[in-house]
Amino acid sequence: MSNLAFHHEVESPCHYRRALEVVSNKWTVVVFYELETGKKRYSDLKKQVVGVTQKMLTQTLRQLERDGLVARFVYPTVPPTVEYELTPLGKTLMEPMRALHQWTEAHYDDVLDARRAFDQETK
Amino acid sequence: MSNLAFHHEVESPCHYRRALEVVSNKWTVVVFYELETGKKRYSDLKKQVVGVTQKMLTQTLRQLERDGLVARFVYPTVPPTVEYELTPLGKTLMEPMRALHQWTEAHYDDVLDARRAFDQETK
DNA sequence: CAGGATCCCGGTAGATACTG
DNA sequence: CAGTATCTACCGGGATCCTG
Repeated sequence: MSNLAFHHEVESPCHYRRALEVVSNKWTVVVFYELETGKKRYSDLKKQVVGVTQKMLTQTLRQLERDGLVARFVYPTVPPTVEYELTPLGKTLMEPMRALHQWTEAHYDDVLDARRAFDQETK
Repeated sequence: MSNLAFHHEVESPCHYRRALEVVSNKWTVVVFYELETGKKRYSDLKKQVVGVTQKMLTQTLRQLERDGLVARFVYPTVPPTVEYELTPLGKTLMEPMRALHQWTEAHYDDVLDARRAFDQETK
């Protein structure tokens, strides 16, 4: 179980970071958005989330499950079928996530411009 | 300058993660919220942001500056005085950040409960 | 099919010491 | 005061191999 010892295992002293601790791992957001459209199988997630390894996908899903944001359904078939779905709690996170996403759509180019300008100056 | 090679140096293939790349470093959010109340000196930030080292504070501020979210003001005094302030672009990020923060206030206990329950089951 | 178990690398964060 | 420089430890993340 020591694989669950992610970097946010310990509760943050500053509550401003708590939401980010829930969400800020590399694959969490992508998986999260993938589940927004409904219940999905492990293999489908693996296909949709380009570049993710089995290890990281599993680890990410476990963490989301542990945090109560995602529910895991195992069906006793052969071969096994496992599906994942956002919980009601998980769905409440969609709104703030969308707010962040909209900010990105609106301002990410500004960030990129700022980076270029900064790198130009300090070169 | 190779210290600026943070993990989000390379543009993410998935735009859902971009906003988080801007914000999801360990100290970024804390510093950001600290600057919400106005322009502050380096030493004051150092005091307010409990646990941060000079290295990480400087690194975080540089990154925020590079992304155009924070402005840096150097005054030619002895000893030197440096102040940091949110830019207009930086201020536009406050709204989505606040949304995340409110989610935390409302639901973080649920997350903690879910974790306890999960750890209980899988023990 | 859906993972578990290992091995390994690179980078981030921390500690410490030094400086204009 | 506001950093820079260096060294080190740790761990996230990838690759690979194995399994009920």
